[in-house]
Amino acid sequence: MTQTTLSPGSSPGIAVDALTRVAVSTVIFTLRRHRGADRATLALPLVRRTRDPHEGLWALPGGWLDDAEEMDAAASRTLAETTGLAPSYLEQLYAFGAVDRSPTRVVSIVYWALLRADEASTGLASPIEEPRENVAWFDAATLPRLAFDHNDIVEYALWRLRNKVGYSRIAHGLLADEFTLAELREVYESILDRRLDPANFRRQVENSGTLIPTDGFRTGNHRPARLYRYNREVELADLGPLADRASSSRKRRP
Amino acid sequence: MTQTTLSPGSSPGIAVDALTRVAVSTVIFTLRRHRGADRATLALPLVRRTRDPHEGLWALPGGWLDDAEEMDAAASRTLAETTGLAPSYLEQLYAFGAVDRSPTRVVSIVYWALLRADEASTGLASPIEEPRENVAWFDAATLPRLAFDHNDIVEYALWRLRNKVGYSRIAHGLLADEFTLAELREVYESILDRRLDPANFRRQVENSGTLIPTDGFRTGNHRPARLYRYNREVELADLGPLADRASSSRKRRP
DNA sequence: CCAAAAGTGTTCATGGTACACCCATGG
DNA sequence: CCATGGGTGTACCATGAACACTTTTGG
Repeated sequence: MTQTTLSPGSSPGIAVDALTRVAVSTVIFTLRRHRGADRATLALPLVRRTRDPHEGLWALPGGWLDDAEEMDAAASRTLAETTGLAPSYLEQLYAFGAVDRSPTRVVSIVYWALLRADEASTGLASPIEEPRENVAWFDAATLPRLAFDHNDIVEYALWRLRNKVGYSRIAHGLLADEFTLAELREVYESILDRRLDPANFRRQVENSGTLIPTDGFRTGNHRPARLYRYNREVELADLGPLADRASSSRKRRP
Repeated sequence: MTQTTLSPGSSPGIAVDALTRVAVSTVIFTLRRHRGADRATLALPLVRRTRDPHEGLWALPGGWLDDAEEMDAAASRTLAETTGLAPSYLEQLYAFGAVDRSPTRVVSIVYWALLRADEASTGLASPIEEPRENVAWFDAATLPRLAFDHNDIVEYALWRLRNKVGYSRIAHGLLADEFTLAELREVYESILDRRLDPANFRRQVENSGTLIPTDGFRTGNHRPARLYRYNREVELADLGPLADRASSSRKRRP
């Protein structure tokens, strides 16, 4: 056995048995406030399957990877086609490829994404196009049984989100351009599912150097709260050596 | 455009344009001590390409994903076929799929692995089989130009390794069953590329609860050092909800 | 004026870092 | 006995948690 050369390259001639069905799916979170409730929750859009494997069950938005299509572009495209949404943050989550996760073998490159509060309404129930059939928002914490291994996938995406919110600034991916510290804190509290001390939270985030105070204030029921912007000179998330590729795809926005 | 159903499932009939060449590659690190040098370095095995795309260049060990083969099994298999090595730790790194990374489009599921010092000699230059042509060890810090985007991939694997060594116990994946604290510290110093205070390192790692002191001592030039074993009840790495799958595949060992 | 959220100050525990010091062995 | 690495003790500093307190608005 000395075929030491079948490496990652493509050698025309090996062909058939190396061909695999490759799909791209996206777990896309946004934040939903509930009047009355003391905590906002994470929600994600799902698509109801209308075909054979797991027909009728809800599944992550996604589709097949086109031949000459970048993978993150495929994630954006299939997400737009199925839900009309365009995320503010998109990152590869994991490649799921267990042979028994679908009747015939499918490798799914799964992305996870964040949708800013002001973007969440677009598409899905936009005033222009009528709300889509077979698409609906679900609370991330209380999902029904999903198609394929999609419950596991969402679980993993939630775990990744909770982890990453600790050491990077992705929380901003869920907020509009300007926000109060209370709103930012609400994001953290939702993701981590626990209360944070307002005083300590303020200092920590102020000292991180990622916030720029504006002149504006959010006026409401009580003392007005200063509005902040996100300092774009600091990277949103630490992607390591992959940052170039990822951020270039992130800059593309509708 | 209402094909909202082409999700991750496999719908026999869509077929051809969803088929993609899928390869599996592995970045596998081990530690090399150099007599004279004050620091050990990370090394990885590469395979020289003997075929068309990038013929003559060195590349990561890997191969095509078989139809009914789990992805991590494919990583183990192709690694064994090309280098004869069997890692003590294996984890998915990233899926690389840029359309221009190879003459024809290839999606590479890349794994990264750690080889214990006592395993590194096996296979590659084992006394049983003669040392393999077209396989060689390289210092991870000073690689030549590799085939495809493999330089980027190694860079990313190094970044992940450096990160992960901070919050998990993967460093043990580079050591034999029993080791001294100095040896463990050497691993950390090599990965992080900086000196660590022996006294503080001892306390930190002792308080982490991951080490079990044995009765043995490593006798050498100076005061004998106690040997420790790794506490297998603590997970080697925090993989989140994927831990089950990953650890079950990790338990398979030659 | 009062409730409630914005924002400030202070204290305490914890964990990392720096470094002085003693212990045990081979040569 | 001495150089060298194994191993212990301790002081210091940064960070985060807990919480008392002041400020500013709407009603």
